[in-house]
Amino acid sequence: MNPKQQVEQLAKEINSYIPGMSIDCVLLGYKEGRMHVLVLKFKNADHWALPGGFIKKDEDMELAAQRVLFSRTGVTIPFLKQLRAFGTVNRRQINKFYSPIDYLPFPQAIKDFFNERFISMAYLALVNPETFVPVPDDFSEVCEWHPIGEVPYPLIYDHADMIDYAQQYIRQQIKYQPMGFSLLPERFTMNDLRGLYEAVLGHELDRANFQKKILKLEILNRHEKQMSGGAHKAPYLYSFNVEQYNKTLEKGLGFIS
Amino acid sequence: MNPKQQVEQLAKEINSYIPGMSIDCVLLGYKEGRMHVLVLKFKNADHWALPGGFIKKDEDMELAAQRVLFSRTGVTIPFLKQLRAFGTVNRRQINKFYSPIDYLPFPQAIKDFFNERFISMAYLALVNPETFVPVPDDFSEVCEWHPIGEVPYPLIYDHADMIDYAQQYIRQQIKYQPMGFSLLPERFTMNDLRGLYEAVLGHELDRANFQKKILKLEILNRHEKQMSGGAHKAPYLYSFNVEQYNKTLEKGLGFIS
DNA sequence: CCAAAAGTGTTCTACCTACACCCATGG
DNA sequence: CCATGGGTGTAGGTAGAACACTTTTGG
Repeated sequence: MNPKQQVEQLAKEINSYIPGMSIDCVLLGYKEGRMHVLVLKFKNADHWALPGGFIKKDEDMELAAQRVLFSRTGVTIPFLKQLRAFGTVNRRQINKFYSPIDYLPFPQAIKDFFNERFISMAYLALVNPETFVPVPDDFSEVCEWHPIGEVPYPLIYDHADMIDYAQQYIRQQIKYQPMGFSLLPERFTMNDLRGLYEAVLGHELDRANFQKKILKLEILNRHEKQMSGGAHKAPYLYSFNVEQYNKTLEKGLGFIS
Repeated sequence: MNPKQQVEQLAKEINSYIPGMSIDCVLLGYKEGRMHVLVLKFKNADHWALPGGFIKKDEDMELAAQRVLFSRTGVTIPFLKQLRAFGTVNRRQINKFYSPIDYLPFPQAIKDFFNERFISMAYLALVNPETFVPVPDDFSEVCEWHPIGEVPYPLIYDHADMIDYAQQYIRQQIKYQPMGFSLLPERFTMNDLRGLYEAVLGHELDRANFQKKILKLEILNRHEKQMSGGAHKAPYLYSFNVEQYNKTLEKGLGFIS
């Protein structure tokens, strides 16, 4: 599609969306020992943004978030949670993005839609970055992972706040929810898992005690040893056992401090 | 205001609200040893609802929730938190409320506004019920407290889900946040506080251990004994110490199971 | 002086932390 | 055979659960 066709397409679609309400997704992945967040860079502008979109009038809000993420990743994300709505009046005045809307001959209907005051629902999604190659949307030229502590500047509007909120959220919740398993490959070593917890919590964990605590939860399958290339004892591989997890969930999970 | 004036007033106001988005408040109070929720009964209909409203186009979402609550209670609620958005397409088909909109000669603008698909942001508010007398809104004839486990039937739409969600939320959060102090009078006995925790958690707590745990948090001021009428040792009165709480918050609160 | 409720102390247990020890592997 | 990293064991400390004991008050 050329830009003109895109605009026509958008003009057609714009009326099928709920006005004044958007969705932004904090998609987090674990890569190279650190937490990363997926961000987009706009065409012809040094502004970055979270993947976002709008809600169709006949579409569940949850599905809208899935659709937004699918169009950037090509995969359906199992771990998807509402974070919170960002609803101050001036939130789009902060780090304002001068979008193509402002200076290109878009139809008035589109300009009106975008210039309304917007409340945005922030979603958190967790994923293993190796499972797909991110693709930019029509307005972006780059779509890539950045370490969560080193996001590019400026992020439009209050998107940096959303990322901060997401980081706070997973830091609290990883103690009670098995988030780790959404971020790792199906099979992983105890070292991988501990590295992830350390990355999320921001501090080191005792190797021996971590292992014991995790194993006591009884939500892992232990598989045969991998034959590693290292000159040392090869570690076990583990995978997440969903049925066991659902059983033990009732008793309540312990937690990792 | 007579009904006709109300309608005219509403017609004027309707355009100042964000369409397609509403706010519903789960206002909880602690009364007679049990948690209660504030609900409204519509005029000429056996339907109940949470206090709700809409967001003005130039109003922060948070303030809209405060405004809704203020108009029912006459007080500003210090404890107010977003719960989550309820955003399925069919949420207003469940326990549908046949409102006056449906059968009275309202202006078309109002009917259109109400008949749109709505996403609702649910808020949680905690309050001591003794601090005000609830007042119904223009469409309601009753506004009163009901025990949270015995809400009247039917609640419109998904309002029962909102209450359930709120109950789950406070059950988890009371372990980490000092919610109790929003629900009690300024001065209270340890018995009062424990009764509240038992009401929220749904099970009894050991008297001696509860006292020690709470006191160890060092967020209470102990005052002189009240002279009770009982034939027994008079209990201390306590009050919540906000400054101490903010200090100890950094270390992280312990929790009450 | 007694009953009732409030406040405090004691014991037992479970778990968490820190660290030591042993094991497997490849060079 | 040894350096490296993985797996497990152990001692000490801390905190929670259960329950006993003491204190205060009005009748």
